[in-house]
Amino acid sequence: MKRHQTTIIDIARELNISKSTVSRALTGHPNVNPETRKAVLALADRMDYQRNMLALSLVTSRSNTLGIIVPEFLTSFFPQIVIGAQEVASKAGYNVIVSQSNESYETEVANAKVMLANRVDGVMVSVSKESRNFEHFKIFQRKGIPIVFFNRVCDEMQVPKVVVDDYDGAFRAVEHLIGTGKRRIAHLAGPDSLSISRKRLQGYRDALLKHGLPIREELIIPYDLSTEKARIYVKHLLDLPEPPDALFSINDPTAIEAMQVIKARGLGIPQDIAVVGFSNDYASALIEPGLTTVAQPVREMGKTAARLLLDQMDREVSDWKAIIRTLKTELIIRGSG
Amino acid sequence: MKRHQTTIIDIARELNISKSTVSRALTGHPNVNPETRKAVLALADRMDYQRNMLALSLVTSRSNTLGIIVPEFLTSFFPQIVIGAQEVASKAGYNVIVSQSNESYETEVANAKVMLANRVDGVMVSVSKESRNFEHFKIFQRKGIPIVFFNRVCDEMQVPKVVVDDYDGAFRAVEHLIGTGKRRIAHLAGPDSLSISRKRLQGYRDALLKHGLPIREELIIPYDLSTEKARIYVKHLLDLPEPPDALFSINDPTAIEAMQVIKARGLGIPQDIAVVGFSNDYASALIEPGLTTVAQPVREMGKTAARLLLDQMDREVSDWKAIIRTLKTELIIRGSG
DNA sequence: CTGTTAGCGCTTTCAC
DNA sequence: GTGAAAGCGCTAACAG
Repeated sequence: MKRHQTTIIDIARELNISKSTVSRALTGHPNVNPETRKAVLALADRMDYQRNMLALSLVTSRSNTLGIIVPEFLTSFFPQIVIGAQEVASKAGYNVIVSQSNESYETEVANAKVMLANRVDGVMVSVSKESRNFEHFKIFQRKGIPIVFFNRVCDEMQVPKVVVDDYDGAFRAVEHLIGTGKRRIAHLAGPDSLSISRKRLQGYRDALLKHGLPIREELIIPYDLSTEKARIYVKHLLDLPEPPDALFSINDPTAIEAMQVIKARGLGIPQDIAVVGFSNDYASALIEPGLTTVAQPVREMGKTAARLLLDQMDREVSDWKAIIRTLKTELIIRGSG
Repeated sequence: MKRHQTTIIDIARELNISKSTVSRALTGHPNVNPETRKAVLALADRMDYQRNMLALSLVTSRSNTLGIIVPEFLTSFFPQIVIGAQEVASKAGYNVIVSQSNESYETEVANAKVMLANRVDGVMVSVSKESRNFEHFKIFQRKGIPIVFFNRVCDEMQVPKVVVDDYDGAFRAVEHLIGTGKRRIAHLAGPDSLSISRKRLQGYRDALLKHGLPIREELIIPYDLSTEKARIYVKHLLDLPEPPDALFSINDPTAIEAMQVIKARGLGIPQDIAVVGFSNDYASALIEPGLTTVAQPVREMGKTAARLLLDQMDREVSDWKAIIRTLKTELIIRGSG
């Protein structure tokens, strides 16, 4: 079958008028005879007419589409970001196209190309844990397509960013642990390539420092954010001659994984080992004991990033400000620490 | 700034050749002088050239894009569907555009229009819990654009569908509860508009029937899938003069919610009340006790739906088969029932 | 092997 | 108030 979609030409022919008039009627142009407009609208509806955005984009050279590039889709974090961003975007008349890189640098590069090829009007991204080269994102900058980073940002690019106060969140989390009497606090840290890793680590260090506790390098374990590795390192920590009495994890999934390991060993949480996470994932309130964690305003972050993007879009490139919006975290104290 | 993206014309001009030649070189057409091709490719790279898919789509009248319409993005279910679908799609050279309706019929209609306007080559959908009218999806059928439903399907449309064996899953779940000695088994059911609700309910009924247990209508509670309502109804069940000794929930989030309520009452799970869910969400293995649940092959479902879509795409409309692919579920027995 | 031409569906001057 | 014509970036015959 010929998959012919109805076009303004079909409508024009049917009504014996020109396609320009149809176009004007459809887009709400003032100079159209009300009669004509009514007829056009009615027929368009009857023929299931849908304006071809691809053609529109071609002539206006704007696609009315925002791109979102995220590293994964397994935790509730990024889907929630998408919800927030979509809300803002659609209110402004924009569509959203999402792609996830599965934490793979290769895929991330491919995704960026797809966004470019589809002529998104702007793109918001959180980088994969593998990414150390950011050429594929600099292309956007060169082309004058607004880009904003959120959560996992790219330090070397001077563009708007949305983050939470990772340093402060970590600092307060660790300070809280110290306040409950913990002294040997371990930290499962993220890969050094991610700035969130570095900032949370710094918060951890400074909290210990402030309270006169020694920083024991053997208790600081950077890993690749995979739950398998997390499991291994937690076991390693427990096997230490002097095991930690608390564990601050860079994220909730790992903290939860750690709790499983600790419970399996028959150790008590938080008496033997307290556990604190970061993000306040959906599952964190459900497990036993509840996970103490640093909550991030996730949906708000998605909204903010989208707004920042829309802001940049109407500006001259030269006006772009490398604004950094820092959202506040909140320490949620539950049973685990 | 003029946001001029480099086009094949720019390249052609620079190289003093025609744009057709550039086009051919870029797309790998055989009839191109190797020298010329090399020059084109090199320059294209240097100029950050990205083929304009919008223009391409316009001429080929295919966008190489699949649409996915889902009702929500809060549980891990739909994001995982997206992961699966994206994997299949991108292997076949297709992009994916996702939109979530937030369980709102209005938004779902709007999303369908967007897909249409963006000329997706096919669309896979799971309907919102509010949807009773499916005109917005029938448009796809009329236009000859492949559509496949998954999970929450539309019964009145003769198109391919991917589901799990809801009836069987529910049946076995309830039979399992009966096997553990439970006799007053309540069912938190979904809205009657969704076929998954009806099928799971039927599985529940038939299991009771088979084992000679009475079907007590007061223990069957259809609700709107919101956790707030779930909470209210669970309390109501517990307050019954003869409360149930087991609860089979249409999904995991509700089952988990129910467990919270039950625990808060100081009742034992599963001794006083056993709980069984449906889906095997991420959190279900983490809570205490672990939730017994009917696992669905989620990612597989996403892949299957995408494959079905690609299949239909090369066919004549008349060839479409209203295939129903039924994937198998697996009862995962944990501590809750 | 390469250039020319037409056209995908739409908006937008520019006339009338 | 309406039509004719140009053009967005690209591919696909059709000639050479």
